[in-house]
Amino acid sequence: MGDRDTFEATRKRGRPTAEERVERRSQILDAALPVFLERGFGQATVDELAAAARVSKRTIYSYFGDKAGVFTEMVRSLATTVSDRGPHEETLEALAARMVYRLDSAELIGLHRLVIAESTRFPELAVSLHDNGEVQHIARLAEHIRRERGAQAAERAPELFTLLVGESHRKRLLGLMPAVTREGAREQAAAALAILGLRGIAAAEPHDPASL
Amino acid sequence: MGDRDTFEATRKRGRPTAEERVERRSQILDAALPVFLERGFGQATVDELAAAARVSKRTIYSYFGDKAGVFTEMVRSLATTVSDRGPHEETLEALAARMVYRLDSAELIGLHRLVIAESTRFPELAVSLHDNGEVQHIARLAEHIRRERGAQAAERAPELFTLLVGESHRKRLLGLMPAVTREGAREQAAAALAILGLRGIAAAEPHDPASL
DNA sequence: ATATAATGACACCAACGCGTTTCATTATAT
DNA sequence: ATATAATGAAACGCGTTGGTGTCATTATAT
Repeated sequence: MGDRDTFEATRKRGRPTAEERVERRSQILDAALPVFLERGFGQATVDELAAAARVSKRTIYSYFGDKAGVFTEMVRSLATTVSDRGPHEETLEALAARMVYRLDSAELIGLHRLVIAESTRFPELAVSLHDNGEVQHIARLAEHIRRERGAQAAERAPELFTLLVGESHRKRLLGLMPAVTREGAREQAAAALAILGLRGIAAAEPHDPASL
Repeated sequence: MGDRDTFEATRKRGRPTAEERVERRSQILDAALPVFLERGFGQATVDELAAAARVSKRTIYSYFGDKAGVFTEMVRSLATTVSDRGPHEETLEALAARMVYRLDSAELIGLHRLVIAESTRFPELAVSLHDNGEVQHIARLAEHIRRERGAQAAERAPELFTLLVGESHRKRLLGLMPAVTREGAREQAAAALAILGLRGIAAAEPHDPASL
C-alpha cells in the first residue's frame, strides 16, 4: 500500500464508465474502514479518506455529502455483515467457536471500539450494530440450543453469549490483547459451554447439578 | 451547574493563597471529567476545560502542560478509585450487587467508553484502568468465594465477574441503556450467582425465588 | 457531433483550536 | 518594603481541516 503515496501521479480523469461508477461507492467505503479504524472518526481527515480510496476529495463529497456521511454509511454497511450466516447443520460448539472467532477478530473489535467511541455523536449506529450483532447472535444460539437441548435450555442463550465473549472481548476493546486465534476461540467456546452444562450432546445432564 | 456560564464575571486575580493552590489541581481534574465525558477527548477544548474549572487557560497549561496531560491525569486518578473498598464482612451477594451498581454507574461507563475510544492514543490508560478495575474486582470476588465456598469454587471468579457485568455493560457502553438502579443491580447479581451455583449460603435469603 | 455529467487536480477559504504572549493583579518570600 | 511567583483576562499566531470553486478532461446521452 506504500505505492499510494509514492507514485500517486495522475489517476484517470474525466467522467467514469458505468462500471467504474458502481464500483466507486463501495471502493470509498472499503478504503475508509482501515482509515477510521486506526485514526478514529475525529482524527481521520477527508484527505486521508480520498487518498486511501484513490479518489479525489471532490468525489467523496459528491457521494456522501460530508465526513459523517462516509462514516455512517460505512458502519451501517458493515453492521449488516456482522450477523452470522453459517451452516445450519453444525453443532452448537462449532457455532459458538465460530462466533467467538468472528467477534474477537481485529476488524469487529475495531468496529465496536469505533461505534462505542462515537455512540454519543451517532446513537443510531450503536443501535444498528447491536441489532445486527448481539441480538442476532443470541437468537442463533438459542435456536441451536433448542434443537439440541430443548426450549428450557435455550433460555440460557443470553448468558451463553455473555460467557462466550467474556473478558477477552473487553480486554481487546481496551487494546490489551491481540486478535484471537482459531484455537483460542475453540477453547473459549468449550469453556463457556461447559460452565452452563451445555457441552456434549443429547443427554441433558448438567455437569454441575448445583447450578439449578 | 448553569451558573458556570451565566455569571462568569470576574474571578479572583493574582497569586492564589496556599490553600487555593492545593485545591487548584483537583479542582481542574474534577471539572474536566464531565467535559470529557460528554464531549470526548478530541471534541473537548481547553477553553471548555478552563471554563468548567473556573480557571484561566493559562493555569491549565501551567499545571498539566497540554490537553493530553489533563486527560491522562484525570483518568489515572479516577482509575485508582475504581477498585472496590467495601466492608470485608458483607456477603458475596451483597458484594456482587455493589459491584454491579458501581460498574454500571453512568460515571464508570463513561470513563470506560472514554478509555476504549482513546486506547490507541493512550494505551497506558487502558492498562491502568484494567489493572485497577477488572483485576481488583475479580480478586475480591475470588477472596469472598473462597471464604464462603472454598478454594475450588473461587476459581470461578472470572466467570462470575463476566456474568455480573454481562450484556447490560456492553449495552450501556453503546449508550443503549440508562444507568443501573440499585434494584437492578441486585437482581443481576442474584441471577449471575445462581447460574454458577454460588447463591444462598450465609443467610442470603433470595428476595425473588422466581428469578431462577 | 454536440451538450452534458462526472471526475481529478489543485487552489482556496473560513473556522477552529492549541498553545503563547502580554499585562495587570495579588499573595508570598525575605 | 521590595522583589517575585502565580494567576486572570484577553488577544493572537499558526497549523489543521472541512468544505468549495475552478478548470481541464473524459465518458455518456441524444
